[in-house]
Amino acid sequence: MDARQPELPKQYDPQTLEAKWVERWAREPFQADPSSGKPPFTIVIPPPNVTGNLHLGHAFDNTLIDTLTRAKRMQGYEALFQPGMDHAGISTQVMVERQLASEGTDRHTLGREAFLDRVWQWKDEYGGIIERQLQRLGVSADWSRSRFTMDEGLSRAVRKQFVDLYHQGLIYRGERIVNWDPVSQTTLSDLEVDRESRPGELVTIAYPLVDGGTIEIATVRPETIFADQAIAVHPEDERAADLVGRHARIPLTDRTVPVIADEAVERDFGTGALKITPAHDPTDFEIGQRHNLDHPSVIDLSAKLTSDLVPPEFQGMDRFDARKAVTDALERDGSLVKREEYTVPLGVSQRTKEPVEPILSLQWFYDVQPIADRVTQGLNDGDIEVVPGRYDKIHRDWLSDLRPWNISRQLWWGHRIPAWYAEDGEVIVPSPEDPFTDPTDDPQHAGKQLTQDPDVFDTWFSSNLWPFSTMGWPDEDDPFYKAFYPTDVLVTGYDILFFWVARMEMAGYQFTGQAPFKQVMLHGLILDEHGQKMSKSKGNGVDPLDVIADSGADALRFAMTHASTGGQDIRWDARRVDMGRAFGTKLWNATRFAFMNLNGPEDAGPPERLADRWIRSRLHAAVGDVTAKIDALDLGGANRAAYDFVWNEFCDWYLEAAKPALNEGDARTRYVLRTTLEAIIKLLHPFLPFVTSELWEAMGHDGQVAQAAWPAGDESGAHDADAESAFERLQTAVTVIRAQRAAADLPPQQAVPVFVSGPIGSMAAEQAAVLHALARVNVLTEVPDGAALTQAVPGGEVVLPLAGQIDVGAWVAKQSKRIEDLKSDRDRNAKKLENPKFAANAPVDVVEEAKRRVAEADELIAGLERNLKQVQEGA
RNA sequence: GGGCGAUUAGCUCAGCGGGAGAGCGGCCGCCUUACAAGCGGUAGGUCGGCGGUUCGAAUCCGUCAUCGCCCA
Repeated sequence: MDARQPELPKQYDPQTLEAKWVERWAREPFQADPSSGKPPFTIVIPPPNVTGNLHLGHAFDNTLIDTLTRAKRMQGYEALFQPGMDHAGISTQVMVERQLASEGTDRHTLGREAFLDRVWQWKDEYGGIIERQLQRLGVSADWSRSRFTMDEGLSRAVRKQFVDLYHQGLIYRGERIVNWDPVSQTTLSDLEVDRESRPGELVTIAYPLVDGGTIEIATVRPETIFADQAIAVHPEDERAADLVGRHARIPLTDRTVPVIADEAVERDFGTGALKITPAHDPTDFEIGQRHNLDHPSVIDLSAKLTSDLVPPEFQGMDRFDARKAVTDALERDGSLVKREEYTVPLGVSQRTKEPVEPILSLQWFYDVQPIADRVTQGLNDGDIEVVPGRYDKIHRDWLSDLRPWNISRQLWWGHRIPAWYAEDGEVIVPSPEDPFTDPTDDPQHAGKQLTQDPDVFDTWFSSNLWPFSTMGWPDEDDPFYKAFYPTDVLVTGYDILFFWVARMEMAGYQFTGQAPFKQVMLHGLILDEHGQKMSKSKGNGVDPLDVIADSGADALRFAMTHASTGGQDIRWDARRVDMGRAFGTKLWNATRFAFMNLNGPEDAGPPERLADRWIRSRLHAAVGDVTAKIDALDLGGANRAAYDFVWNEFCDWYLEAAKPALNEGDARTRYVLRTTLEAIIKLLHPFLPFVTSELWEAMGHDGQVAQAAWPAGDESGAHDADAESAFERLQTAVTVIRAQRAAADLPPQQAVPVFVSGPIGSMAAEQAAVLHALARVNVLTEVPDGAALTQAVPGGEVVLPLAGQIDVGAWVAKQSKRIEDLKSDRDRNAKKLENPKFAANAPVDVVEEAKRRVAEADELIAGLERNLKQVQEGA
């Protein structure tokens, strides 16, 4: 750095300065070099939807990732923040279909190929807005490596995954009850269905028995009686023992069904007898399998009643209209025994909020349990650490009992399932040796009439490969795969632990033989100011881009990091943004002050002055603290530690205490000021990347602070116990003097004489200039003239000529309270020391500390009581 | 039904075995030549209730209460 005095605009203007760095980091992204020889540090972004807009959840997640990445980069790692997006099957398709609808057409009119062209067109035009928004947030991702789940390479990874698992028998096609979303017209996995309770009705229906009498069943879905195949009772239910084997007629129809016994029947529910509708309920389907029942369906894919089994008057009716109509008809018919209000458990599509219809359908399933067991094994071996640890058990529990994953979706946008069907029903999947050649191009299948499965995969069936598909896999020779996989930390919200984290772990072990990351850092959700989840439908979301426009990305990032603790949810509070902005201003102004004092030698030798020694020692502690907290993934703690040090110690005390030396032009102090400021700017860079970059550049450094070395232990000095304790005494004296000045209503400029007696007297004399700067006092070598006001402090007494200028009553009251507080503290410690068990059990330093505090309190109490007596006698 | 989390100053939250803290807000005083988005001073809390462990509990254990989340 040259010796010129750098300058800064007077005003901290985040908008202007951030715009400059946003542009620069987009133009020169932080590219990771697989051949640098440095130890790698990798984080992959949880890929946002290509349709997405930045919301606070993204902003929070990416801020944490970037903070970690920037710190590691500065600590000497080859840091890769791998960005990208996923194709968001349903949302994207819905969005484009909506666009088509507004043009008066639809995808079926367009045809599959033309529709997909439209989706790609849409993606090129509107997709990926979120990447620019992330750039505005200042994340140091390697934008040159951005990946998309529909990219060719990533699509090959998906295909290989399917082909391998199919040939291992872990993926198969089967007829099951699946979750059908009648709005988006596709099946959903169990995870994509939210369980809700809605008010409804439980109706009891009497089915006439063929040989006389009736059997009553209770149901919440009377509209499905037309698909009934049996009535089931529990085998041990005595009420129904004589009914089993008889036949009952379905009301409103002529059809009869048998009464059967099955253990799956809940005896306590309703009448203890259940109608069995195998095509419309998962449990009924299983019962049907056990009893060889047929499984006709009466509800179609649009959730309307359409079947010959349905009486004409109900045909074509929507399922909910039909529910009411059928109930009314049963009532007229006399079959309805009773109807009562009932809370109906309901599956609802997460995306469309439409009640899911269980339908019987031929789908592709992935039997994940064996692979989940491999993950559990890895967790037992300590391959992956989950932070915070309380999620570990939740994680394992989920992995221990998994149903097969329905991976097919009846959409066009996504990875098309690479399975073909011959006319005779033969299923043909490419061979594992050559997964990328279509069977239609394979001479082995020449002459067959092959049709490809029309469906695509669940989007998660591609994002589960993300940690390695983005690194080039299945090309295991890709330099990025070799250098940066497995990744280091996976940072994400706990809400997608099952959706994504667990599935990535399965895929990692299955295809790369190892865990895809070493640590999982789960963070909480950002809630609105009332503690409610933010959601589009509630309209209670805070737009991070609005916050950035108002206060800057640094302020937003600071607010979020500062507030983060473990996996705890964060209630949004705009005051934290103000705090971040104020901190940016503070740092800006402190730097501006330092800039007036920077022209000095490159190295002036070790610090000599007390304040200099003190701040070096405190910096050393702060660097250690912040570094340790980042290593422990406690970014909130690291942020708070850095904030406290910079504001409360560096700005509030050091800058003031250093002024006399700086005014004298002291080279060593200038050196301490400059190097301490540099360390602070580096320490804060991961938390406030923009303003620190600007300040670093303004200091005249060649490279960016993002590329500078993290403050090291020796660079920042070492612990200096003597300087710390001496400076603490000085601080106490200053605080006491300031309080007396305030009590005496002295204007800040007005200097007053002070005399400091006792052991700290010589320190005070030595630090006279510092005391003047901090407390506007002139240190005398003897008791000042005028009515003195004496107050004991640790290590001595301060004497100010203010007795005539203060409210004696208030002063006496305050000192008395101080004495009381000290006494109770003294007594508590003394009591501990009297207890032999304390001495026997407590650590030595705790015992020593208690002794010290008793001694100090004794001295102070005696001093303060003397001071008090003196004033009371004088008054 | 099972599990997890929260309950600390008026508000939003740190602290999680050895002296109750921060930001904002309140009150008093300051444009003191880095900073009024600031500075100095100051008030404000039986750390949800009860019981236990410990020399010592806001912190560990149990229990109850209230609020919230996840799973079935």
